[in-house]
Amino acid sequence: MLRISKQVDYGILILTHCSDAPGNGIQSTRHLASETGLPVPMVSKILKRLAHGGILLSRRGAAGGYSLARPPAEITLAAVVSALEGPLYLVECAEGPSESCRVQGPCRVQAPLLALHSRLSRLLEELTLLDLISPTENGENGRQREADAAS
Amino acid sequence: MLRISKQVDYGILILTHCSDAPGNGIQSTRHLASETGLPVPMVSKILKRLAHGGILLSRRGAAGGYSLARPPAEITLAAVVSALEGPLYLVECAEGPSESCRVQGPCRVQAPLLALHSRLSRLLEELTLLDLISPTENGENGRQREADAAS
DNA sequence: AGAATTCGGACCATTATCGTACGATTTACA
DNA sequence: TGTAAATCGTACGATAATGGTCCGAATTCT
Repeated sequence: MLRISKQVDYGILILTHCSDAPGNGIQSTRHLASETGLPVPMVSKILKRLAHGGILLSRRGAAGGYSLARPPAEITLAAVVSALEGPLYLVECAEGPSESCRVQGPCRVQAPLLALHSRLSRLLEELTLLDLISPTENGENGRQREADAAS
Repeated sequence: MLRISKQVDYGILILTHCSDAPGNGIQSTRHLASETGLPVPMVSKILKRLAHGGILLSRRGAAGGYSLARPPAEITLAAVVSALEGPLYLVECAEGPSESCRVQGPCRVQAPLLALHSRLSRLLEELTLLDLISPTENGENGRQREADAAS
C-alpha cells in the first residue's frame, strides 16, 4: 500500500515534540506520551526504535529519557522511515534476487521502478524535521532551505 | 509500508505487455499470463480491476480480451495505483476525520504530511506507461530531465 | 448450439501491522 | 546503600491487509 504506517506517523509527531524540549533536551517516555496524547507503550516502542536508528539519544536510569541526536535540520524523513520500518524499498527486487516474484524470464519494469524508487527516496531525503516543525509553509517548493538550526 | 504492492507491480508489467499488442490490441487473459509469466488467476484479477478503473477496455465472449483504453502516454502511474489498491493516501487523516488515530488534541503534523502527500501524488501523476515502456531511460515525458540512477 | 471468454463474487492462507506487557538493567538521589 | 525512576530487549496476541485461487453466471463469436 504506498502508505505511511502509523508508527511513522506517530514517530514524526513524537519527534516534533522532542524538538521543542527545554534545557538539555531530555524528555521521558511518559512525558512525551502525555504531550502527544498517545498511549505510553506505543510511544515507548517508537522511541526505542528511533534511538536504535541513531535519531535519538537515550539516557537510562532516573531522570533519563530521550533527546535528539542531531539538530532538526539534519533529521530527514528518510531516516525516520528507515528507523521505524526498515530500509525503504518500493519493490522486492530492488535489493537482490526476488524470491517471491512470480515473473518468469526477464523483467521489463524493474529498471523504471528503481528509478521511481530513487525519486521517492530523494523526496524523503529532502524533507527534514525542521520542515515539519517550522511554521513557514514550505510544502511544494522545498529543497531550498538554509540550515538555520538555532538550538 | 511505503511500498508498492505486488498487484501494482504485476499490473505495471501486464500493462507494458498490453501496450505492444498487434491489430485491435485485444489480448486474452490467458495470453497475457503466458507473456508475463504470471499465474492466470492473478492476471485475471488484476485485469478486472484495471478495466474497472477505466484503464483497460474489456470485450467479453469468444475472441474477447482486454485492450488499453487510452494511449500509454495518458495512463499515469497514479491511475494504475488507484485502480489496483484504491485511492492513494499517505495517512488516514488525509481524507476526513481519523477514527483510529490516537492523537488527542490538535495535530501538528497533519499539514506537512498532506504536503508530502501532494508531492508523491504529483510524482505518480507525472510518470506514465509510456515512460515505463520507452527504452529512453527514465524521464518524465517533457520536463525536468535529470538523470537519476538507482541508489 | 457450443466453445471461448469476461464478470463478479467468495474464499483461504500467509504476512504485516498495531498495540500491550514484563522482567532485567541502569542511573539519580536521599 | 537502598530505592525509585527510567530505558532495554523481547515476546505476545489481535486485527487487518495482502497474495493467491476458484467457481458459477453472463456474454459473444463461430
